[in-house]
Parts: sequence; structure tokens; C-alpha cells
Amino acid sequence: MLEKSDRREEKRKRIMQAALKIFSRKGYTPAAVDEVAAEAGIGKGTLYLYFRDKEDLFFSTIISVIEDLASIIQSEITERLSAIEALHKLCRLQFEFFSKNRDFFNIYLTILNYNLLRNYTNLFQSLVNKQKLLYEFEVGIVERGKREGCIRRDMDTGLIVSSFQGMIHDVISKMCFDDASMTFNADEKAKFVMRLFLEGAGTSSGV
Amino acid sequence: MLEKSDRREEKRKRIMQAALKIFSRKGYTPAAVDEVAAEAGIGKGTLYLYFRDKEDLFFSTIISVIEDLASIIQSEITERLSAIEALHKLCRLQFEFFSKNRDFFNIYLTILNYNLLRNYTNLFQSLVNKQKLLYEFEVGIVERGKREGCIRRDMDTGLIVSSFQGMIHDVISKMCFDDASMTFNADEKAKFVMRLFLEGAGTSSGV
Amino acid sequence: MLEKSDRREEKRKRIMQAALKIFSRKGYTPAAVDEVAAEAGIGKGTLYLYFRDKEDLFFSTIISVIEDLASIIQSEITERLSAIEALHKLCRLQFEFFSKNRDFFNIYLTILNYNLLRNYTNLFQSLVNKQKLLYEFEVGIVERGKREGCIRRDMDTGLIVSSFQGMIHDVISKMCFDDASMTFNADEKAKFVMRLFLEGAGTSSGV
Amino acid sequence: MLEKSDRREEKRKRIMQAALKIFSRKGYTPAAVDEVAAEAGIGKGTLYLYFRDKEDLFFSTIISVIEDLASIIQSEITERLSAIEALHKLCRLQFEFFSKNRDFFNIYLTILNYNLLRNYTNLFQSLVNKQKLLYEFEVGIVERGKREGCIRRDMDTGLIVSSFQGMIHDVISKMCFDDASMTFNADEKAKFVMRLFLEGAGTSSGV
DNA sequence: CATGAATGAGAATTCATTCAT
DNA sequence: TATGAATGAATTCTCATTCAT
Repeated sequence: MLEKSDRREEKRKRIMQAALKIFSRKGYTPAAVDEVAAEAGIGKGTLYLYFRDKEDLFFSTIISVIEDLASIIQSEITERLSAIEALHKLCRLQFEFFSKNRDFFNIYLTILNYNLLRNYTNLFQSLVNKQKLLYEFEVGIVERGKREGCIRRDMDTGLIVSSFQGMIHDVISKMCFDDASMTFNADEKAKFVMRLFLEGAGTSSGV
Repeated sequence: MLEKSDRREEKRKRIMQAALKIFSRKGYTPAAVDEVAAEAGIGKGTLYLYFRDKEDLFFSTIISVIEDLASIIQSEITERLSAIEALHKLCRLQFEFFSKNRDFFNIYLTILNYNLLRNYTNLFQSLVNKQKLLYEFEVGIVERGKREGCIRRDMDTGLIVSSFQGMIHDVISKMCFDDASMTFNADEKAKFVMRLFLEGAGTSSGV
Repeated sequence: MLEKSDRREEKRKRIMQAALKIFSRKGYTPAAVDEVAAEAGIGKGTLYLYFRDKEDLFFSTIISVIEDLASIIQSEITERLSAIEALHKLCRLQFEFFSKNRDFFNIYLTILNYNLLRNYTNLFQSLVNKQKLLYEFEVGIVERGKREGCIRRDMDTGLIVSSFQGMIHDVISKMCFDDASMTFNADEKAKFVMRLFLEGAGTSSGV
Repeated sequence: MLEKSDRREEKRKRIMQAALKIFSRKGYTPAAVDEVAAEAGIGKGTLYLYFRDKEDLFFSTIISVIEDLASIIQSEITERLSAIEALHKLCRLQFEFFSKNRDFFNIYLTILNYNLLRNYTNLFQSLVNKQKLLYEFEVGIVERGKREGCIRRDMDTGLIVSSFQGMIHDVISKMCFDDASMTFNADEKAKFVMRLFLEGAGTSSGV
């Protein structure tokens, strides 16, 4: 009996896949709704049966992808892992995710950069909330690490998290830039980031 | 005899200042050429005497700002500084720069995220080149650090640079997000990033 | 065996009732077929089983209402009434009718104003014919009045009828404008119009 | 020095003339902005330099025509005329005006019929006000007529005015319907209406 | 040099109508 | 018979760019 509702949901997904492709390539404003419809293989009007307007389409799409990432992270990273293991996994999962969704990374950065989107407040808010959740998730891990004694207590947790995420972001960025092909070893890169994050790049003789 | 050319250059600058303001606030596509002209206090047609088209205006403006940053960096960071000092300064200068030009950071991220701009290939190339210069500049410092013995030799330089820059970017990002006001202590934050970068966040007991 | 046909006719009526409501409120073009279907409690497609298209729906509805009014008039105004009594009743019946169907008066005016509808010629013709019938009906009464000696013979019948109807129309119009509430005394107003129509507003000393 | 402003005003007028033609023929919603632009011999975008949007174009146009009529009436009907003369002239001027602007009469009626327009409240209000002015103007004349002793005091002024205007409206309506050609004798018709209005259509023997 | 009026391509959105179920 | 998902033509409006003054 849920069939109809299921079909609808499935079609929504299909449209969002098309939207992701177009928005990722072009960004919000330059992407035309027509293009998305064409990419999805449906009529222009049909799209409006599934999404209120372009904004709704955009945010629904973005949020959906971010939820995918969040759910991967939350299902893989359990309490049973040590904080270090958790961070390592966090790192690797993001590398893997964006390695598969390179185009999306383009918008992802622009979103973090929320100012440009401040106009679209209603939908934007829920997006910001999703972002905050990931941030808080990481804060939780780092604080656990501090309690577990494997992360220094003399450093501000918020800044640690931002810096850690930053390392991840720019390594992904570099990947997008350098490796047009798919030769990106997520695990190897994750190991590097963790080593740098935990041990630092300095030598004991430094400063 | 260069007077005429000088005036022209000065007016270009004035227009680009206006453009920076508008583009920073709105992003490329949503920003209207009219707004820029109005902000610059000139006629819309006049703008086209100084820039071929909107794209030219945008890239010229961005490149000019990036050159500003680059020139600040290059004039402040001389060979006389140790690699560590150089990195520290690099960090602080960027914090200061973006603290003063918060809006611009929005576009800056979008640029890093070059894919969105790939359409505009001719102008985009020179932008990419500017970016590359900064990257290479940092690569130089890190390699010097390795030679000086204060930076570990067992880590890939490219990844070190990316990670370092990433830390800086996301701390700025956090600043934009958290501190609506201007209470951002660039030096303090720079010290934090350097400590994390050099010493790592792990304890000796970790892993 | 006529049952099926009866059911069909009944459903048509129900749809037209809904249509009247919507068209009256919004006018032809701004009214959406979907709204009518929703108001009628049927599916959008179903509507097209009963009416060729929106135009057909509109004209059928309007004509039906006008036929209602015409049939009220024709059943109440018999030959046994004097011309004066007939005109009085004509007046009162219209006041009562539009008092109950205020919204409809909006479209009614637009219809009189037939030029706007000239595009839809086929259906429009039968509407015009309905209108003409009412006009001819009134012409008949006035001519009878002239024969009966209670209406002046030195005035053009056509102009008398137009003027008489005009008085009625604008008093209704005023009612729609002034009395948002339902406090409209049809009989009293009819008496006024008849007095003005028969006796004039001038004093014997006038001109 | 006013040249520029004058040119602008002149062009606005030209556009409004085109708009009047199109809106009159088609009504508000079915009329396309493009058609108006084409009729005015200008580009689609140009129109938006002179009018905020379609609504503004519509109401500005309508109000302008109504102001034309109002100014004709107010300049021709001075206090020196007797109330009867004033009403006569009011009648004739309207016949002449709508005889020349037959198409406009179509919208004119629809406007009186304000309900359909209630959505467009801002601009609509000023339109309603214009209408009210004419109504009040006539109320003034009728009251003067009562004082002068040439109009009966035992009839409600508001209803007199509505009825009088109604007579005029429907005679014009009949004209639009009957005489496609231009054979409309405004003065003759005005005399008829005045006679009917003052003396009534009844005979002394009536009722 | 400077201007801003004019333009029309292009974008988002709506809605009457069809048709597979 | 009844439905409502799908469609695309049509509509409003914006904005980069040109060009006559």
C-alpha cells in the first residue's frame, strides 16, 4: 500500500541525483532548472511536482547528500572505537566519500561558506544545523580523546576540530586538483593526516 | 606623459574596489554589473571602458586582491626568517588579511574550488597560476624547514603544505561563522595553529 | 434507462456549482481548473469527461446561471401582471438574485461587456443569445406598457430598456460596494428604482 | 532642462496608449506584456524601465485614462452651470468620451466591478479613490439640484447618482453592442437620458 | 571619455490538457 | 468511469551588453 508513496520518493531521489550533478558542475545560480529536468529525463513541469522551487530542489539535494555522509559516518563510527581510531576513520570515510563524489565537494565548500546563502534563510537553516551536527560529533570525539588521555588537554577543542577538518578539506581539494583520474588512495592519505595531526610536522629540535 | 595611463589605472582600481565589495557579498552570478557601477559612482557604460565584460571585471578584481595578499606575504616573509618563523608569519598574515576582508573569504573559497569556474578558462588560468605561486612559495618554505632540520623529512611536502593551509582556512571559516563581531585575535590563533602543526595534538602515550 | 444520463447531468451540475464559485471569485483566466476540481471534490481529469475544456466549463456554467435567472423571471412574470407590475418584479427579482449571488455579479458584468470574450466565438454566441432573450423580454414588457398607456410612447423602447437595466445594474453594483454585509432590502430598492423610472427625479419646476 | 524628464513622460504615455489597446481588447490576465511592448514598438525590457511590473503598467494606464475623463469633466462642468445643465453635460461628455474610447469601456466596467481586482491592493486603492471622486462629484451636483429646487428632495441622493450613472453605462454598453460603426449621436442620447431621468418614463395615468 | 536608455536572450514558474492505469 | 502524474507552451521579469548622444 505504500507503493505510491515509494514511487514518489524514488523519483524524488532520481531528480536529486540529476540536480546534484548539475549544481555541482555549475553552482546554484548558473544551473538552470531545465538542465536538471533534462538530466533527470523528465519534463520541466514535472520537477515542480516534486520540489516547491529551485531553492527547495537545491537544499533538498544538498541536505540529502550531507545526510548520506552523516549516516555513513554515524554507522561506521561507534563508541567502541577509541578516539584516535574514530578520527582516523572519520578522515578515511571523508576521503572515500568525496573521492566518489568529487563534483559535490565543490558545492560542499561553498556551503560551509554560508554567507553567500544567507538570503535563502528558511531552508538554509536546516542545512546549517546538519553541518553543526557533524561539528558537534567531532567535538565529542576529541573530548573523549582528551579524557582517554590520547589528545592533549592544553588545546582548545573547537580549534582542534576546525584544524583537523581543515586538513581533511584541503587534502581533498588537492586531490580534486591534482588527480583528475581516480588514483587516490584514501587510506594512505588518512594515515598521513592522522600522523601529522597527532605528531605534528616539527622535529624535537624545532623552534 | 604617463599621466593619462595613470588616471586610467587609478579608476580601474576604484572600480575594482567597488566590485570586490559587491562580489564578496553576493557571489559572481547574483551580483549585478549595475550595482558595481553604482557602488563605484560611475555610469554602467563606463565600466565597459575599463573591463571587457563581467568576467573580466570579476577575475581582474579577484586576482588583484590575491596579488595584494601575495605581495604582503612576499614583502613580510624574507629569506632572513627561519622556516618556522616564516610559516608562523604566513599564518598570522592570512588571519589578519581575512579578518579585515571577511566577505572576500567567501569568494576565495569558491575560487580554490576551481571547478565551478572552469568554464571561464582563459581568465581562469591566470588565477590558477596565482594560486599556484602561493602554493609553491609555501612548498619552498617547508623544504627549507626540512633542510634546516626543524621540519620532519619523512612527510610528503605537498601534503604538509595542503594540510597546513587547510588548518588556516578552516580556522578562518570558523571565525567567519562564530565571530560576527571583530574580536578575532590573529596572533593568538596563529600561535595555536603553529603549535598544533609542529607538535601535533597527540600525547606521547597515544596510538 | 435514462438513469445513467441523469447521473451524468447531476454531476455536471455539481461541477458547475463549484466552477461558479471559483470563477466568480477569480474571473476566468486566473481561476485554475484544479481549483474547480478540488472544490467539486473530483479528480482533475474527471472534469474533462464532462466538459470539453476550460472554455466549455466556463460558458456552460455562466449560461446555466443565466438560465436560472431567466427561468425565475419567466416563471414569476406572467402575462397576467400589468407592465408596471412586471417591471417592478423584474427589478426586485434581479436584486434578490444578485443579492444572493454577489460574486457572480462580477462575471455577469464582464459578460455584458462581451468584447473581452469575442475570442471564444462559438460558445460566446449562445451566451449572447441568452442575453438577447432577456433584453427582448423586457422590450416586450415596455411595449405592452406603451399599449396599456402607462409608459410614454414618445421615448425609444430600446433606450428605455437599456436605461432601466442600467439603473438596476448600478444599484446592484453599489450594493456590492457598500454593503459587505447582507443588509440589502431588495424590495425597498426595487420600489425606489420604479419610482425614479416612472416619475423621474425632476420637479415640475425643473429645466 | 526638463527635456529629459519630458521625453521620459512622453514615452510612458506612448507605452500606456499601447497598453490601453491591448488590455482593452484582452483584459488584464490574458494580455501579454510582450504584446504591449510590440504594440508600442519597443523592446520587452524597455517597458520595465518605465513600469515596475505588469500590475503597475495596468493600473497606471487605467488611472491615466480615468484621469483624462475626470479632467475633461472637471474643466467643462463649472459651478456656473445649473445642476440640470451639469448633469446633462456629464452625460454627454461620457457618451463622447466612451464613443471615442469604446475599447476602454470594456475594462472600465470590469474595474467598477472591483472584486476581481482585490488582490492587487496597493495600486488598486488609488484606482478606487479616483472612482470615488467622480461619484462624490455627482453627489455634489445632485445635492445642489435639490437645493436649487429642480431635483426631488424625497429621493436618496446616493441611489439617484447610482441610477443615473447606470443609465449612462448601459446606454454606452448598448452603443458598443449595436453600433460597430461610429454613428453614435452623443448629444441626442444625452437628451434622451436627461428626459428619462427628470421626467420618468411613466404617464400621469400610470399605476 | 562618459553615459544610461534600449535590448532580447534566458531563467523560473504556472497551468490547461493528455493519457496510462 | 475516474484519476492525477506528466508535460511543455506560454508568461513574467532580469540583466549583461551595446550604442547613440
